[in-house]
Amino acid sequence: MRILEAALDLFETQGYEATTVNEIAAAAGITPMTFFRHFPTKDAVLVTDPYDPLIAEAVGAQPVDLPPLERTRLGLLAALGEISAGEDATARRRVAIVARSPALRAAAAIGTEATQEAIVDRLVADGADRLDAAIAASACLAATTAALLAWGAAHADVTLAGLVRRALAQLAPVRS
Amino acid sequence: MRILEAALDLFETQGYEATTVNEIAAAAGITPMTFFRHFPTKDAVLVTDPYDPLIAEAVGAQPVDLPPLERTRLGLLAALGEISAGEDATARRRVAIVARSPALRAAAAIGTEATQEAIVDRLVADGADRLDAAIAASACLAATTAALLAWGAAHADVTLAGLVRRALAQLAPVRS
DNA sequence: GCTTGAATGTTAGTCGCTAACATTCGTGGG
DNA sequence: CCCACGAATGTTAGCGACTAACATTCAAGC
Repeated sequence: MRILEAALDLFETQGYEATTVNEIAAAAGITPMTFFRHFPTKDAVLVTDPYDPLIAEAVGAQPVDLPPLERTRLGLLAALGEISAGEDATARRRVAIVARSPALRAAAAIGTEATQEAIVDRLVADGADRLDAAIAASACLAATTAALLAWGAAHADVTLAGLVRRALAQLAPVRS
Repeated sequence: MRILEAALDLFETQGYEATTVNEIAAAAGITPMTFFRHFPTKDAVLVTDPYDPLIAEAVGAQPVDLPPLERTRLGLLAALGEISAGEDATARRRVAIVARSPALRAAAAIGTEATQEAIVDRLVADGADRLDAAIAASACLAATTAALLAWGAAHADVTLAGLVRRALAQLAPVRS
């Protein structure tokens, strides 16, 4: 946790790419080597995705006769309640930092690929075509990610759940 | 072009991360330094996006009273003709390599961010809300990217335009 | 008290990438 | 025809992320 605090502080003051893991290690009172024993990469301090199984399950719980995109969309909305509970203070700090760095957004994109894969596997297990499933999952996750990044840059009174609902509403089959 | 050929060959035989730019340079008969004078980064050999203005213009050409997602969707479909003309032989090789490497997919994701930004700017210029525009553009581009990656892994007789049409059809406002 | 295992440190190295400077070489003007 | 100029290439040195092999500390359990 000392590492995480030190890293967050440094990232916020001088930016992500401008701070080296040597600096982080020094600020945390450890060796650079020790940093990598706790985080496999520099970006792992900010990018973590513990929600994949939860989301995949929520998608699978939607009616099977719906098209993949609609199942994914409703599944994400259903999972939203439990996920946005994890909206602690540091979560927003982390998202804000990620939103500012292309390298970090790329790392996050790789992270959401895992989520996409979980969803796709679930959809395919219920008989969906793999490409159709990938299209549906990636579109929904992209919209959600856009909302997430906007949340990181938004004022404190804006809620993540609201933005995500707005994002997924745009993908609803019949729009006003 | 010697560099590009050498890189493509090495990437295909031993994989992207397993081949160093030293190897590429040696295979092309040059110095590592010279490699970076022609390509700013190692991934620049594979990831290039010259279509941004074309796409943004196509999106802008769609009826202004449609919602952002629909404008983007139709714009991408309209631009598809001219883009898939660039389906030369090496394009597919490149996409296939990108599809296999997480690091390259991440680099490509950053590339499509530029496209997304171009689309968003165009939509915002026509009065759309910035977040709504970002959601629409990222969802459409994610679906398109899914199709592109599938194309890279598909048989030779599968056409890119067909896959993209299928991808964007799933985002149509009223589905069967 | 001794041992075991986990956490940490040390050293050295690879790879992507950059900067400062030297070198070759083909082309056009004197 | 020669020289000067600029473009492309090479050389050296270095930074930063990351890894591997090995040594060290240190706390808990037998």
